[in-house]
Amino acid sequence: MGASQPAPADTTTPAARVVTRFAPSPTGFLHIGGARTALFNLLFARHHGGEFRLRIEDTDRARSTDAAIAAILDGMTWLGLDWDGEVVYQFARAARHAEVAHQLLAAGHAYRCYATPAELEALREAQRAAKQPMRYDGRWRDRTDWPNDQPYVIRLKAPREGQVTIEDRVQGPVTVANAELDDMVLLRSDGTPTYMLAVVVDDHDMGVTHVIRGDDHLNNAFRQLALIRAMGWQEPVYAHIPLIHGSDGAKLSKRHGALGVDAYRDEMGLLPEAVENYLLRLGWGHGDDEIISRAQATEWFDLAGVGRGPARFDMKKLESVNGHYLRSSDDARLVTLIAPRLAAALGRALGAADQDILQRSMAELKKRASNLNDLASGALFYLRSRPIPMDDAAAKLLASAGPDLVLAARDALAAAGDWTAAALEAEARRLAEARQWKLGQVAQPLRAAVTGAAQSPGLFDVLATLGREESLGRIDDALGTMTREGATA
RNA sequence: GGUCCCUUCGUCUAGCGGUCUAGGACGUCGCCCUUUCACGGCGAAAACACGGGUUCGAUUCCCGUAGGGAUCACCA
Repeated sequence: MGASQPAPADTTTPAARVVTRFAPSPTGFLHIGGARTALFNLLFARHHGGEFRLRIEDTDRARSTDAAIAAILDGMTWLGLDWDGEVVYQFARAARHAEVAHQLLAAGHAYRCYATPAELEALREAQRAAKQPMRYDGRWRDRTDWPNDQPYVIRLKAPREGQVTIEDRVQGPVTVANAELDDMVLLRSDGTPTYMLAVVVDDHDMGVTHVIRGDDHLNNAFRQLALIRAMGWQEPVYAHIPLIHGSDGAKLSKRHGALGVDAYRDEMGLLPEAVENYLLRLGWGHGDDEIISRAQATEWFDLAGVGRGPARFDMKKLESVNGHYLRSSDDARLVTLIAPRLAAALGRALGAADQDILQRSMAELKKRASNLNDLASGALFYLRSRPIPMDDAAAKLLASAGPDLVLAARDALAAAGDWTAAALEAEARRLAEARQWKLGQVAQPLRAAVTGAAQSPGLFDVLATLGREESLGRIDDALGTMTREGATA
């Protein structure tokens, strides 16, 4: 992975150009909440003609994996969350982070702390017992009697008096007393940077002007600001967006849909533009608009429209949005998308004839599905080889119709001059009228015989698409089964 | 527990002091279309958490209460 080393940006003048960033840690896949955060960052940057950067926060060596990095990049690509420039890998910048920590130390804005982990744990335990807030007490803040050969961490000497207010673009002004914040660790005893240090340094060096992230980071912003001010750097604009919750109102977990976006693609069969549209509307609104294209979103997106309360994830609505995009999607694209699913179900690769049938029936099929799985299973009957399997409802339909009716219907169809939907329907209607049947009485058993199910696209379209030979063959198969069973019964 | 944040139909949201008999979407229910299932069309039920203020007037502003959430590491 080629890590880039951006040059430190100008520290005094505010950047005229908007730069946003998405900074996931590669400890898992790109989940749905992260995807939304990335989308908001992208849209905001594009709206302002700025840059959208991607930074992988892989400083936690134990938990970061290459597989996770690949999954995140893959997910972002699938959703069209195209970032600008090189991906920045945080771990590769550790030396720069340490440099800043030592700069702070030299300037007196940070200090060495020799408190041991056990000592700190004891402190926390005492605070917990006394029901005091758990904070580092600053015991090494002003000491200079440093023991030799002892490991130490570098802590920020944060202001203890006064308060800090962040003018958050989503949450509004948020104020916290400095007494609430303790002196955070910047550099660990092994010399590696902490997340707090790394984020601030990287955001600065990358020229990030707007930090748009989940509001689980709102508290962190105050500590990061202290660091930024200690360095005398330009403060970014903050926008903390509410997290996405599960249908039960609790934080989104694996139970509810905090799956990788690859699951939405592969397992649920959703279209990327549908996921994007749904995510956009989750926590953001633009009047009564529901279906919003990327171009439109880029034009309309603003931070002011982001809601301040957490939104619940609703799979039903996502499916509905997906159904919309499915219906307006190009038929050839859909054929390509369901081909692997069909091949797996059929146990064979699809041929040109299969593709042709799918292409011709797609316009009708896609109206009956809200995801690619349903679209594929709805298309399967077209490609099955005789005799096709019959589901319970179809079998019941045929049984109650009886062989005489089916045979009469078969003969009526066979008599059609042209094997077209219109001609076939005319024959069926003529038969029904002659026998005083409703059209459904003829159509339903035929549907069962030809599709193996009680529901399908319009019967006469199906017959026309399947062709004369295949259609009559399937009806004969059903007839054969019926008479055989009738004989044994 | 400390700190911080949030609160309009079941859900996502519109609303930014009078336009609200609170609008749209998903879901639910009913009707229409119809050979089935869908799609599509029409319609219905469904919300301003509660209590105080401010104001001539609060869904909109302020304060409490309740409920929900986030965060308190040498993790990110």
